Amino acid sequence: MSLHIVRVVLDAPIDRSFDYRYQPSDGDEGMPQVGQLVAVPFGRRSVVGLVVSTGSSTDVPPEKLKDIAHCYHNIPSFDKAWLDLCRFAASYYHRALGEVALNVLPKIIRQNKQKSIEKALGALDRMPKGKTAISVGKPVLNASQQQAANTIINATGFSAFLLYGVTGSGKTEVYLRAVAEKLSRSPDAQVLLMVPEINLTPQLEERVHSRFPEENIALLHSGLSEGQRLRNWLAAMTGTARIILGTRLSVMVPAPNLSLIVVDEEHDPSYKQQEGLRYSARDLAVWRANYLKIPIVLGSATPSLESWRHVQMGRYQQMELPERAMENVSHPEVSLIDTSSEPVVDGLTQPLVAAIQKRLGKNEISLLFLNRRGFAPVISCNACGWMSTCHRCSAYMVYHKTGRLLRCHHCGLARIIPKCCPDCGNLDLQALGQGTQRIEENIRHLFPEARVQRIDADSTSRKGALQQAFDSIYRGETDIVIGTQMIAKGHDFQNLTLVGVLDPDTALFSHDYRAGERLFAQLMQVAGRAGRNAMKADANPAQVMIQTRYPKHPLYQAMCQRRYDAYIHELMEERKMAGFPPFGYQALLMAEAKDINKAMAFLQVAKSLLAKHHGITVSDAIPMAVMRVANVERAQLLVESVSRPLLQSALSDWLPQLKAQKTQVRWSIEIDPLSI
DNA sequence: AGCACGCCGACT
DNA sequence: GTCGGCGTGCTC
Repeated sequence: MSLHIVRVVLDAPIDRSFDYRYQPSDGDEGMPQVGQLVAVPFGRRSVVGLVVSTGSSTDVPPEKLKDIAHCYHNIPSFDKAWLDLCRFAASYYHRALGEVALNVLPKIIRQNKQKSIEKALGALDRMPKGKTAISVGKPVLNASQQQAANTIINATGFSAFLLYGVTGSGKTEVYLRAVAEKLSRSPDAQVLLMVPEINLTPQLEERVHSRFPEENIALLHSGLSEGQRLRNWLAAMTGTARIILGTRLSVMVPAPNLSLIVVDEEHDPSYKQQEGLRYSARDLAVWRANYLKIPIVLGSATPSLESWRHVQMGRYQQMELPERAMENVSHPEVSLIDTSSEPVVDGLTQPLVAAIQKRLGKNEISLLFLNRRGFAPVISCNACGWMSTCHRCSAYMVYHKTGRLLRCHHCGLARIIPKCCPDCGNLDLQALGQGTQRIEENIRHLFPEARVQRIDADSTSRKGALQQAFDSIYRGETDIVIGTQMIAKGHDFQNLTLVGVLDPDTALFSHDYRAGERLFAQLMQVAGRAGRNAMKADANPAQVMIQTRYPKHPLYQAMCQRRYDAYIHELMEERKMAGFPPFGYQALLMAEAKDINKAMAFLQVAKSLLAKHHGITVSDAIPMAVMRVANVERAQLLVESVSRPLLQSALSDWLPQLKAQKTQVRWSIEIDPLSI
C-alpha cells in the first residue's frame, strides 16, 4: 500500500518544506490538495501549514514522519497564481516561502480559529454576489480621459500604463470608468484598486460604493478589525467581492478572476512596507499583472523615477491628462519669494504676510506648510556654542515649548529643557530656527484676531483630534492653518486660496537622494489643497507662495509650471551619473547588536564573502547615525549592481553563507531600499 | 520563529 | 546544593 505524502511550508524563517503523512479516515474529505491549509504537529506544538505539493514517497525516515492533524476543507484552496505570487515575493525578497505565504493571511486563519472562520463563511453565503455591474451617475469624461480609459479597456494581455496628471486632472474618473467596463464585460471579473495608506478615506470608499451600488467591495487596510479583515479577504478569495479596494497589503490578497489592477499615486512611499517583509506593493502589483496577463494602471502627478524609466524603455505606456482639460477646476498660481532679497522675520517674509492679510480681509483660508514640528529644531548656548544633541542618536533634540521639553524625533527620548548650558553654565540659551509651534505663536502675534489651527503629530496625538481640526476648517471656523505634511494629502478645503511654503530648502541638500522627488511630490500635494473648490465666478485663482533662497533651482522652476517632467529629467541625469536607481539596483544588509563593534565585524566578514562576485559593488560598513531603540546599535552595508539578475544571484549565493555564520548579531536584508 | 537541551553563576 | 541565564540546534 502506497504512502500519501503531503509537502508543507510553515510560518518560520526556514527555507524548506516539511513532509507529512496523510492517513485517510472515515468522514474526511480526502487527500489535502496543493494550496490547502492544514494543521500539523511541528516540534512540540501544532501549527498551520500550506500544502505545496503531494506525492507518494519521501526521503524522510519513517520514524520522523508525522501525520497531518487536520485539513481545512472549509477554506477554499489557494490557486496556483497566488502561490506563484508568494513564491516570487519570497525569492525576490529572499525570504522563506512559508514565511511570506502564511504571514499575509488574516490572523484568524493563521491562528486557526475555526469558530470565527465558520462564522465569516456563513456571512459570506448570505452576501449577494455582484453580477449586474451597474455603474451609476457616470460623469462625462473629457477627450483625454476618454482616450485613456479606452486604451486601458481595450488592452489585451499584460499592459502597464502610467497615467500622468496633476491633482484635479481627473485620474480617478479614468480608473472608475475602466473598472466599470471590466466588471460589465465579464460576470466574474474582479478588479484591485490600490491607494496609499492615507488616501483610503471613508469618502473614497463612499465614492466607489455609490458608483457601484450593486457590488460587494472588499476593503482591505490595516485599520480593519481581524473579523472584518477575514470576511473581506474571503469575499475577495471566493470572488464574492468583485472590487477590492485597499492599501499595500491588498496586493497579496487571492483573487481568482483578477482582470485589472490600479495603483493610485504609484510613487507614494507607503507602498513600501518598512518592517518585516519589506516588499514594494507597487512592484508586486506589476509582477502580478504581468503574470496574469492583465492591464495595470499606475497613476501619479509625480511618478517614481522607476516607472518613468520603464516608460522611456518602452515597457510602460504613458498617458497624460492635461489639467486644462478639466472644466470647473481652477489651478493655483505658484510663485517664489526669494529669501536672499526678502528678509525672513520669524520664519515669514513680508509678501507672504501681506498675502495672508489679504485673505483674512476676504474671509478666505490660508495654509502654511512647514515640515518641522516642535517650537525650534535646536537650542544652542550663546557663550560656548553647545547644541541640544541627543546622546542616543546623532540628531538634534527639538525644543517643544509645551511642557518645556527637548525631544528627539528619532528615538523619542525626552528631557526637561536645561535652565542653563550643561557645558558652561551660561544662562543665555537660544532657540534656533522655526517649528510649527513657533510659527503658530508668530502668526497669533501678527494676526491676533485670526482663528489659527495647527495640525501636526503633536497637536493631533489625541484620538479624534485630527478629525476635529479638519471639521473646524470645513465649518469655516478657521482662518489660518499651520501644518506639517499631515495636511498635504486627502483633504480638500473649501475656500482655501493661499498656500505658503516655509523653508523647504533643507530637502535640496539632504543626504537622501530621493529627497528632491519627495519634496516635489509634497509641494504638488499641498498646492493641490488650494482652490479645488473655490469656484466662485469672480474668484481669483488660488496662490501658492514658496519662500526659498534658491529660486533658480530646477525643482522650484518646475514647480512654478506645476510640471514634474521639467524636473524629472534633471533627477534622472543625477541618478544616471551616480548609478542609483533606476539605473542601478540595491540591497541593504542591516546588522543589529548591543555592541556596535560586533555589528561592524559581522558586516566586514559579510563584505569579504561578497568580494569574489563580479559586477557587484559593496560599500564599507557604516554605523547608523540614528538608533531606534536604546541599547541596540545598528550598522549597514550597501550592495549595488547595474544588473538586477547579477545582484539577485549574488544575494542567493551570499545570504545562505551569512545564515551559516554563528553570531550574536541580528541581521536582515532589504531589497530595493527607499532610503539608505 | 519557537522550544528544548545544556552547561556555568548567585541564591532559598 | 538548586534556579535560571541565553548560546546552539532541531523541527517532517
